[in-house]
Amino acid sequence: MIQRPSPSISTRKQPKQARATELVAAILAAAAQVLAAEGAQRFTTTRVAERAGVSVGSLYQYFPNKAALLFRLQSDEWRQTTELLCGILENTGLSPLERIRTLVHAFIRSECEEAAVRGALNDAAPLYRDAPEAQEARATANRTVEAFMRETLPDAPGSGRALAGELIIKTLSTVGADFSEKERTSGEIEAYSDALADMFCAYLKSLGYSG
Amino acid sequence: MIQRPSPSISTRKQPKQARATELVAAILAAAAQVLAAEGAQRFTTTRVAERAGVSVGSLYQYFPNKAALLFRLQSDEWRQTTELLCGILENTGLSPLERIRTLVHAFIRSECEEAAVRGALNDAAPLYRDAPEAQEARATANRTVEAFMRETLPDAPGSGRALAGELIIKTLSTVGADFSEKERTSGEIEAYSDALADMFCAYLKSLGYSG
DNA sequence: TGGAAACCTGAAGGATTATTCGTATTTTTG
DNA sequence: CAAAAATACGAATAATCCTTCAGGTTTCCA
Repeated sequence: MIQRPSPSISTRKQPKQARATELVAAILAAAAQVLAAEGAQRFTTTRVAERAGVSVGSLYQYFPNKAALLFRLQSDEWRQTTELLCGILENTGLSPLERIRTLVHAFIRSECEEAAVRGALNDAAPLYRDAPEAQEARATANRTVEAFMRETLPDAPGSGRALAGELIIKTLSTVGADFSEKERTSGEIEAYSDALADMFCAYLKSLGYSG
Repeated sequence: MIQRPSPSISTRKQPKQARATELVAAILAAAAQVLAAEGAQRFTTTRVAERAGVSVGSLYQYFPNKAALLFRLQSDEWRQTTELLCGILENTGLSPLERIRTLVHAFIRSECEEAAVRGALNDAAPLYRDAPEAQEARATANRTVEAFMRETLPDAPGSGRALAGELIIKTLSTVGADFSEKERTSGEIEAYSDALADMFCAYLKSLGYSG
């Protein structure tokens, strides 16, 4: 405990930390597969462990319960999506309306990838939605939106601007989730994204934004 | 079997048919209560029967299984909503855009009533969504929308018009469902409905409708 | 190398639930 | 009124699932 020797390269099978993260990754991958293949209804810890090639007990060493596993999956998706959208919003080379259009297309495309996992995750939402972290995630998302709207509609009064931003982002996420529930061709995706972007842009213009 | 005696008024407790419909009504009411009070997760046939004051066995005499009970609840709500919206759409005293605005307000208000039941019903959707009747219900709804859009945007090409109609109706229903998940003040409801209607009207105008 | 710590295992416990079916009760019929 | 038919009852069935834990295995460190 007192002396910490220089960390020599272990000749044994696996270094400790690496194995742990590897296992977590395997479990998460298996969880996504089970979700996609069997649906939220048949998503069980046993099935996930089986698919990951570990025992249920091991699963419970890394996740306190089933809900935590599901929330982790959802959380990772949220992070991924947030990064995607923030990257677009921060691209000052495009006008705000152009950015919105780009953002809509990127988001819808993203929703349609792994649609099965996302849909099942949605079905399972009741199991993790009351977790304390969920509200923080929402708050973060809202702050991002409000910041963007402040830039897009600098003259609108705060309340109207916030409402418009909330409405647009809610529309995008809920309609996107619904749209991706069926399998879609890339043509359908483009057409739908364009229509959504048209609607948002028309709305923003009607609110006084002229760009 | 051959001779059917004149149906004299039974002096016994209840006429046969009336009792059946009464029981079904009691079960449906109890189901809604359980859904609202306990959530989709704890919605069980036993609890519903208990609350309705009948035995589980009786419940299974009127509904083949749990999913059928849930679908019946959802189906009744759909019918109710459809009637509400059709009544508004057919009111030729208002211009199409005014009708849309009225419709949005009515729909959001309606969604916010019994929000607990609707939310739980949504959570339980995986259990009944694959029922054969669900697709027919959707098809009917789409036909109504397409008819209205044909009137609102007589000049737009068919595909664009259909897409716009689909988008508006999907937005209304998904965003409305999300909005009603929290408890709302009537002020919030009005503001949100107005914003939604503004967005739809701006979109329709940008598509060439000038009303 | 040897013992301790960390990790893995998977059978079993403890709960919950949808649905059935033999019996009891009520209603109808003759 | 009595037998038959319909209905109601609810304990038992069969299935599923989350989670734990006693014991075996691997890794670590001196």
